[in-house]
Amino acid sequence: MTTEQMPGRVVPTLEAVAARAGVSRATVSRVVNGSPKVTAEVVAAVERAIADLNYVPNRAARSLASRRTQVIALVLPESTAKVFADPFFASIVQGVALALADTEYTLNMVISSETNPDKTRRYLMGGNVDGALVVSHHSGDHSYAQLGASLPLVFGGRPVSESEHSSYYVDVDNVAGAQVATQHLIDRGRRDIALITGPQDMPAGLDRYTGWKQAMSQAGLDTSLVAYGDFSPASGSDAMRRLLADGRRIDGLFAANDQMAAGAYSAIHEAGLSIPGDIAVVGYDDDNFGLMSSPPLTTVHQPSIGLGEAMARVLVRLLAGEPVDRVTLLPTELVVRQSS
Amino acid sequence: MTTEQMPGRVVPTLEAVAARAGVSRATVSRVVNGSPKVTAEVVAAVERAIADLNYVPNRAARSLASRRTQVIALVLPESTAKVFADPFFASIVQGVALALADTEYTLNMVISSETNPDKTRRYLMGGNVDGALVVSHHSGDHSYAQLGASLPLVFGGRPVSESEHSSYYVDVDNVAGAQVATQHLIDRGRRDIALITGPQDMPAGLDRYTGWKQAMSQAGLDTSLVAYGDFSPASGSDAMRRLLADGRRIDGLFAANDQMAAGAYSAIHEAGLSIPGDIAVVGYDDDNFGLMSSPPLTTVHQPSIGLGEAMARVLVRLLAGEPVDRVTLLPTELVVRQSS
DNA sequence: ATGAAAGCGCTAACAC
DNA sequence: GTGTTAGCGCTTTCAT
Repeated sequence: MTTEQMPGRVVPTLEAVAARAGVSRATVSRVVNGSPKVTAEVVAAVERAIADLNYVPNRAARSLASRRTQVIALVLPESTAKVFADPFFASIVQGVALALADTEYTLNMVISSETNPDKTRRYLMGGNVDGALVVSHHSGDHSYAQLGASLPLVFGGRPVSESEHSSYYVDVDNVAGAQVATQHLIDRGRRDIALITGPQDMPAGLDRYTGWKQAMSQAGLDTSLVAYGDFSPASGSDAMRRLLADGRRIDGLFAANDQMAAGAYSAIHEAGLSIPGDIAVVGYDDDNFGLMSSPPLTTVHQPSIGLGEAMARVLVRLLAGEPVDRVTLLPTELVVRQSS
Repeated sequence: MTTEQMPGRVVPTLEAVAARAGVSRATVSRVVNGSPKVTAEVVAAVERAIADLNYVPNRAARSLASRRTQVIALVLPESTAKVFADPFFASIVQGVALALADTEYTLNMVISSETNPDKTRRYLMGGNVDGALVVSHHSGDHSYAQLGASLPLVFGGRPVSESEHSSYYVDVDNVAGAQVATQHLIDRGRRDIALITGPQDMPAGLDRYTGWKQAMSQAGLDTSLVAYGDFSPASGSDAMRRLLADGRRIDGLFAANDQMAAGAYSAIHEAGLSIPGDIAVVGYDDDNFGLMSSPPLTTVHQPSIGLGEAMARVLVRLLAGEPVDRVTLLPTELVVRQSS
């Protein structure tokens, strides 16, 4: 069956409200927008009329006249969408949505296709949104940085290129998180602590490497036990196997994310070693992988919902013309379980 | 520091394009909207002008004039947002976003606060969106059903109340999925197959119960080994403990989702029983819980991204006035691993 | 403090 | 096939 289109306007216009309240449209507009210079009585009358008529302002008209859209875009690269399975991204989206729910802004999710990135760029620049949040895993995705000149932009995750240091971004303090994780292993008496890190073109990979190295150096420990993965479980087992194959002594492992830690688990067990008996393991992300593994994984918890919220809030403040720090770093928290 | 507001319009108007192409605004509009009755040459000229000027249509103006918003809302109840951790929801969002990326529609994520549901209702009815997708876990959330009369609506998940049978919905075929899962256990030679199901005010809980019962009945098996959970891991262990405490023989278990199956694992192991040796287990959802558990969980895979895509497509077709089935059921697939 | 009036950029009859 | 002409519903000077 087919659907008939909706009948004319279901909702009354501002004009109807004005008529009912016995004032001009301009006044109704003022009341709706909370202008201070309207008599209390008039405000009351207008508000009653609004309630009686069940009036809802038309966004399109408002936007056209005011040249503001009240729309904030959340841009996710398609590749990110594919790894949407990563609960981290899901939480960011959730955080953004939650933070925006309390504002006048509407959340517009945009999946920017890799095949046609210009489409997204043009959409963003076409005056269709007041600002955008860009979340990405890979450095390349900061190709949007240029847009920052003409459209308020807030990035999730530190830009890789320092030339982008002029942009606003919110990030979890990866260096500190990795530092604390590694220090925890050191405090537990481990000395030969290996690192499985992520791609070095990704800030998360880089920064966690840095944190590990800082902690190790400060403790006067060797920083050469390093293997690289791509944040996937499979790459974690591979990396661990390579580490073990080297034949060097290892009694601790810091994996730059839980998925790789989970992968490392298999390799460690394969080798007939125990966790944490032979090798104490700490991961990063606090996702399900770590929760469900046995032994449960000690890991670094990231405020992922908080990250989304913070991004949204920074942008909203930016749009309001309020002063905002270009960099917002969110603290992490070590969650100690049985693997260390 | 504060941010200066953007300078005037960065993007040219349709009028500028018209001038440059030497035609009227109406013609440019026709070209932009793909009207068939424009000479090929004129189309070419206009398109060149558009490209030269880097013109992007203004959504607000277009929407105001056409009385269409080109916006589709994706409504998530706040409680759902909290269980956003559930990868299933994340995937639905992803599917919707992907499906909509190919259309002219824009995705507007709305988190409807439970404390003020009218805000969402008013927003939806205020002519701000062309249609809405409503995804919910709980039956009560179909409180939006009434809106279906005035706004094209597509639900994710079967409505609980049959009085809502007039609405459009897309769902995974839970009954069939549970049936197949249970039949699999039967085929493996299990006879005393318990069920841990979800709340019976949720279609997923209800339908999976139904599927299990159907399979059991058809095989002439007893259908009284039932415990209820709330889809959380904790409720799964509790339910399993209750089941085992009953003292009745159990050699198979169908859990209505993987999280509860994971919970059941602990209870089974606690009791000193083995999986699948003593009890073969099948879950439902195919999420990380099942993947990472040991032994890896046999489960029912749901096309969650597909569900989101299907919802979006149904709505788009609805909006286009094309005929659409009120009910769209998506097939599931049994993923056999080592737990059965 | 309030009203009148001029658009915002586009679409949709209606003419030609 | 193309141009003309009204608006869409709201905000925003500018008067008063």
